[in-house]
This record gives sequence, C-alpha cells and structure tokens, in this order.
Amino acid sequence: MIERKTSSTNYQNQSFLENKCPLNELLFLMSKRWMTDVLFCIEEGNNRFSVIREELEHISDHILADRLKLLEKEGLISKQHYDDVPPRVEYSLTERGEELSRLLDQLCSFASSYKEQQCKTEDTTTLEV
Amino acid sequence: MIERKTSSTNYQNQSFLENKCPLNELLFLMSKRWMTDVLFCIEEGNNRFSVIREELEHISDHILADRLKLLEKEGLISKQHYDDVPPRVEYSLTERGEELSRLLDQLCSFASSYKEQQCKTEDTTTLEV
DNA sequence: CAGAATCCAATTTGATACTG
DNA sequence: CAGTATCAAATTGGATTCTG
Repeated sequence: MIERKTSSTNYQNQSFLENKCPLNELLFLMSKRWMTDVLFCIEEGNNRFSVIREELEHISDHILADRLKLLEKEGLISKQHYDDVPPRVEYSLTERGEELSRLLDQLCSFASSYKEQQCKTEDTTTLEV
Repeated sequence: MIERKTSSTNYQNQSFLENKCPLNELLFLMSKRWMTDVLFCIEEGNNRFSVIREELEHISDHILADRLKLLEKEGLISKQHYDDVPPRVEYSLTERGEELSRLLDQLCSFASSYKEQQCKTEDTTTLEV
C-alpha cells in the first residue's frame, strides 16, 4: 500500500508546497477543466492542435495550449515538432498517459454507475443509510 | 467501455451544467483541498468531527464541514446522529466510499511511482521522448 | 498553424466569530 | 460537540489580441 500524505491540492503557492501528495497533485491536475477531454481526445487519435480544438468545440486556444503544456510536463503526452512550412506539431500519449487513461476509465465507470443510482433515488441532498 | 462525455469541471454555474461528465464531476469533487484527506481519514477509523479535525492539523471547521457534507451528498460516507447530551455524530465510509478509496489507492500508486521517476530525471519543464 | 500575453469575472479557500 | 455565517484574499477560466 502506498503511503498517503496529507494535504494540498489548490493554492500551490502556500506552505502546502512542502507537503505535496502525488495523489492530490494528480487529482488537481486532472480536474482542471478540459483536461480529461484533451487527454481522451489525443488518445482517440486527434493529434494536432487545430484538430483537438475542433473536436472540443468550446475550448479556447489559451486553455488548450495550457492543458497540452501541463500534460506534457507531467509526461502524459509527448510532442513531435516537424519543420514543415506551415508548422506542424503532433501529440500522442506516452505509456504513462495510456496507463492513466485506463485508470480514469475505471473511475469513469465508477462515477457513471453512481450517477444512474442517484437519478433513481431522486438526487442531491442527504442520502439515508 | 464507458461513454465519456465532453467538458466541464470547474465553473458549475455556467452552461456546462447541461453537459456534465460524471468523471469530471468526480475528479472536480475529489480534487478539492482536503477532500481525499478527509475520506482517507474516515477510512482509517477516525469517525468524529473533532477527531478528524485534530488528525488533519490545519483544516478549518468551515472546510471540514463542507467536505463532509459533499462526501455525504455523493454517497461516499454516511452519518449517524446519536442524541447524547454532548451531541455526537459519527461518520463512516459507505460501500461506495470504500470502492472509491480503492480506486484512489491505485491512482495514488500511479502518481507516486511517477514522482519518483520525476525526481531522478530532475523534474519539471519538458520531457524528451 | 500553434501558441503567448493581458485583463477581468467567477470560484474557492481560510480566518474569525457565533450557535443549538 | 458539531457545525454555520460572514468577509477578505488567492486562483482559475475565458475572451481578446498578437506573433514566429
């Protein structure tokens, strides 16, 4: 069993920096808007900036660029530059990225099955035991 | 394979509400600060408000109360009220909560192993392929 | 094409004080 | 004990504009 440290997700600049838990860092990273969408989009073979932007209809350049940079920095995707005349860049998942993708698929089915349950029993507020 | 919808994590109030992906919702929920800490803390048997607050040294009442409410709302923990003279409330993981805890453990070891790798190869910036 | 820079609005966190 | 209420401070997301 992996040791699970305490604290930290948001508010990176504070004293929590010293006490970062890899799990929380990962969750915080992947919970950013569009993050999983970009990851899955690349996994499905959309490997260029403009293609991804089209696939994820409402994403802005700013955010897409940021997410790609973060995913690359975390070693989840890799980037290939081609010195073509209209500059070309291609993204693809690394092994790590694929591994994470599989883990997220599990989380996704967990989350989805729960949602179905929720719908049947009404929804929000408090659930009796 | 579970269908993975597009978009949404943060900024709940906007048009993304219509298009929520259970995975993103879950990630967004669990990435909130102290959320996993509270979950794991309860899993380890700390089942009272004051005990959890002591365990997680720097958490505020406000945040702890909020996290407990969210976890309960999501069906991950359950709450027992006892009508004792000093009011007593006990929390425990539901089956769902334990299932999620197991999934998070996997994510945790994924995240941790990566971090070790990162440390050896220096760290941040760009990783060559 | 593939981004980088800037500015502002919406969220979230945290500290403090208060209550059944 | 187990929270709730309020308010100030820090992040993040998104739109717009610009560039090699």
